[in-house]
Amino acid sequence: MFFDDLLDERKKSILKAIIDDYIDTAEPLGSRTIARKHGIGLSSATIRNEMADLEEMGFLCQLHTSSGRIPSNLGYRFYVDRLMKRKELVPEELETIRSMLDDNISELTQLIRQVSVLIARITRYTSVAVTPRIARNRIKTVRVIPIDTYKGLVIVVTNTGIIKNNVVYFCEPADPDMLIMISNFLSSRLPGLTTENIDDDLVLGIRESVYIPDELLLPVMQGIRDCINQIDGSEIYLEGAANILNYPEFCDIIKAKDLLNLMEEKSVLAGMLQGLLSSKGLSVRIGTENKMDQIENCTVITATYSYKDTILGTIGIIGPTRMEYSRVISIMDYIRDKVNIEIKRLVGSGDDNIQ
Amino acid sequence: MFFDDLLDERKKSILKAIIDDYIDTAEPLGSRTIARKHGIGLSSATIRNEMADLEEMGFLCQLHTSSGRIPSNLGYRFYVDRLMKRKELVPEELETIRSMLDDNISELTQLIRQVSVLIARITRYTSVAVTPRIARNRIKTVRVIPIDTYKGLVIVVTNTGIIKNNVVYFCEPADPDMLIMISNFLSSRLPGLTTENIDDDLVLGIRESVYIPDELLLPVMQGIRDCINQIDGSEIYLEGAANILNYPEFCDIIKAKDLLNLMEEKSVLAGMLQGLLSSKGLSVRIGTENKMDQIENCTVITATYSYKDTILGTIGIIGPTRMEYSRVISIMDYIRDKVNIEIKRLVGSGDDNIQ
DNA sequence: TATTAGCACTCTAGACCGTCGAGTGCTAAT
DNA sequence: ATTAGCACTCGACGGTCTAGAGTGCTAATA
Repeated sequence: MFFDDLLDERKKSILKAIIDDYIDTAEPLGSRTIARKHGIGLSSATIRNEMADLEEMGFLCQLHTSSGRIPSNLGYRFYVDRLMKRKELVPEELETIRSMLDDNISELTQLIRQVSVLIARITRYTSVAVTPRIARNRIKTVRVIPIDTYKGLVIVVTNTGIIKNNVVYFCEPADPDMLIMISNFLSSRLPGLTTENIDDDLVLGIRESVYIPDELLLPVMQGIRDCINQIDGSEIYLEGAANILNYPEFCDIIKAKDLLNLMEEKSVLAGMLQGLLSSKGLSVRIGTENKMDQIENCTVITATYSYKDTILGTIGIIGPTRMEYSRVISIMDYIRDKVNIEIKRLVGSGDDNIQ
Repeated sequence: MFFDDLLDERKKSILKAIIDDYIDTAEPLGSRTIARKHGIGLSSATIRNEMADLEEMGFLCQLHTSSGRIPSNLGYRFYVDRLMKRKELVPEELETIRSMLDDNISELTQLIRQVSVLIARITRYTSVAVTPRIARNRIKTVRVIPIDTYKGLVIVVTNTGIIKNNVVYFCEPADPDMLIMISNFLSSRLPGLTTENIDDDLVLGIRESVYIPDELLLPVMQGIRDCINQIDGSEIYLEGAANILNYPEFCDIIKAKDLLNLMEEKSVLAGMLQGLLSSKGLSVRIGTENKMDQIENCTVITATYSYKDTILGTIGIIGPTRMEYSRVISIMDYIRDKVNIEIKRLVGSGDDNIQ
């Protein structure tokens, strides 16, 4: 990479010292401070010259003449790609992760929600998690259960382990035996279908092959469709939104409000997580690398979780660009692995593949 | 009430003018401004004297000598109890309520979540909703559904219309027919029981009356118990937390953070809503009437929703003590009625009573 | 030739005024 | 009982000044 040629070792170590320190203190760094605090055997004047170079190359910037330097977005980018060393997780962090994931979690959405809480707590930034909007789910089980004369409960289980239910209303009294008949019929007919297959043609096909009164069949099929819409329409979990107020970059109430408002718009959040959905690795988007204006001073780190090469969703955090990259990236990586293992436990009991 | 004797008409109208204006502007009111803006035919000097009286009686206070007056908590209390006129809902508000509640909502928790969003949007404060922690729920339907060899799905429906499900794991392969047998047995045995009845004695009783292998029965009963815990353990919905930042009383980032942190502690919120659970009327707790320090500058207004005299839960809003009482109280009252009607539609199809 | 000491310069944050205006309480006149 | 008038208080606002941290440049140094 041309980056490597661009900066010699001395520049790199100065840049790293500045960014490390700035991430810690949120204060612009001056040459004298660097010479004093970080054991680089150089005078402040020399460092000053190097800093001028680094600024000219775009890695640093100044808030005003005669202020110290702070990292630019490009600086952070270089830091994340080249300079930063991953920080080992400390025992407390490992213990928190263990205790929060070893609960008896029995369902995918429950797991993701729990992970969202976990990430917010452990990183001290804001976490976002999204279950994916994919039409890859296949129906595994469908049941219809009588509740009372005019009501029934439709349940759909997918191969990805998502369970949804829906109450359906009948305009005529429903014969329980007939409902059980419907349930048995559907549970032999629908499994294996993708969610897209549940359409009007299917209803017509069913009508031809077996007699079910429309007053029952139509509400039930609508109920199934509603379940599926809930499954395909992804859900979003947000945790630790108030955490951003702990960082001085959001001490301005206007900025804080903008960001919090954004966070309450779940649809916008969803779009934000769509990013690169590579199945391996983390996506780190720094400042303006995020397309949205409202988060141009934020970094968004996302990881995908998946089962058998199918991406099931995304977990991520939002924080200031001045983020503890080395700590957070390690944590996200570690938790992503854990989540994938949990998913394997939840979804797969070695029976069917997910494609 | 002694209150009525305490303040003559003139004092009342001055107090009302001050509070109305302060709710609107958030600025302390001076005697001259009152004389000018509100058509009381008195000079500023007279009003000044009255204001001094009102302050001495505790209805007003001053931030410092020679500042205008602002209402005290007692002032707000008197305003809410005696002075305020309810504000009619405007057409836009009615339309918002109609459109957000006429969606095809099929389940109680879904309704409450939707109401929470609605209230936050329409009042522009923060809304909280809680489903109740009551052991009054009775089991209406129980089903066990095979998912695959080692997994089943337990479903519990209560007479209050709550539906929960839980995946259970078997350590031995489960015979689907046996599961159906269990399902049929439990669905004849459990309905009508309260959630407290599901205990070890019950399991022993079942064991005696029918043969079910422990490898199946125990996980299933545990699954039912987990469902019940989810039902009894109330869920909390919070919406519009960022709204508080729109009010100048929270322009101080520290105060805002305190409040937002509080709001993220769902258990604390739950306690906050427990207040008076009278089945009629609203509870309005102003400032220090709330027992918690963190919200001593907030007012919490709560309403309960219920079905056939059984309180099912609480909806509420949190905002500054300088709240638009007349508007918000009308809205809360109106929405509470609407919710109760919706609940009747959801829960009751005229089959069983809830006690 | 690369590094460093020294110096003049820049800019911000904070302390310290003085002024203005809104508001009060009191007194005397109506 | 009400009001006009007056002296007083206090915060908000704007200007000035200073201290301190940091810079860039130049000349001296290893």
